[in-house]
Amino acid sequence: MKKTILVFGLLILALLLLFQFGKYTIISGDINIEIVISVIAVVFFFVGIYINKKSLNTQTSAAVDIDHNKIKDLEITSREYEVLKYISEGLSNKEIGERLFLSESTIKTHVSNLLLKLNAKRRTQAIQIAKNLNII
Amino acid sequence: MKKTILVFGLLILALLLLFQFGKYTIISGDINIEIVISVIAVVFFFVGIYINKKSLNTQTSAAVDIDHNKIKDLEITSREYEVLKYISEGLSNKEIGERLFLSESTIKTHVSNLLLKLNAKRRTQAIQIAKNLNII
DNA sequence: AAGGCTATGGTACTTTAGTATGACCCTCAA
DNA sequence: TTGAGGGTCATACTAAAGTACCATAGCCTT
Repeated sequence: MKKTILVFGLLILALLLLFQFGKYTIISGDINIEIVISVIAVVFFFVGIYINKKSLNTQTSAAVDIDHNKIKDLEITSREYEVLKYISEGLSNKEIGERLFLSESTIKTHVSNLLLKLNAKRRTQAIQIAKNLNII
Repeated sequence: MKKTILVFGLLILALLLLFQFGKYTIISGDINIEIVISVIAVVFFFVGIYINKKSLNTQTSAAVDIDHNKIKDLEITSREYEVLKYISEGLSNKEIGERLFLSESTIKTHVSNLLLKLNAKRRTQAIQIAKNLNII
């Protein structure tokens, strides 16, 4: 945010300088008008590119955000969702249990429920389905 | 491609018109120089945004393209790669075998080799690693 | 307070996945 | 032609994954 304000401040400054420079050179007749206009055009062309790139970057980085409504629709509980995340990271049931301080049995129960809710036969298929639904 | 040429043609035309317009108005003294410069600045600002958006769009749509060099580096063969794709779609070894008209044993061999080459312990982990490497 | 839901786990079982090893065939380059 | 690499397949095994069923406990809600 602070950066944006700084950039805009500098921009306005540059614009004012250009005005003054434009007036001066034209009145004194040192440089012809085409060059001044060209410089301004090029500068603002790149300013446009820069501004646009910044706004698009922040947009694309958070582009595929999670569809929380879909998670609720599927009646996936928070515990199950945690397990789903770990599955998509390639962990085994035992490893997930260790990370959540739960027994492997409990993870198996959660996984079984997840597969039912996601209508998947295997955990690999669950990953694929979950990604298509934008819930992971 | 044709569109790009058209756009650039129109741009050059617009630029020339601006030059003429700029010279005329300044000589005749109808409009002051600030307004001319402002118009040019604004126009090229938006031209910059437009051009940038176009180039970024074509880039982001094909953004995550497959890193074929990485596949070669890892010495993943074409058959193994086919299997990898099916794994990421959530198929079982038996199902992959059916799709490729191979026995389950062969798929198991390919999967084992894949896990070694991708340095994964499980097929789910292989999916995760492969996605991070941009090879699927 | 009773019933429903979630979370937790255990046992017992079946099914997949994965490893190890060996074998055969084919192709292509040295 | 010989050897390396890729592809195919089998057997035998261990390890995960997944299913089914049951049980307990802690919640909210009615």
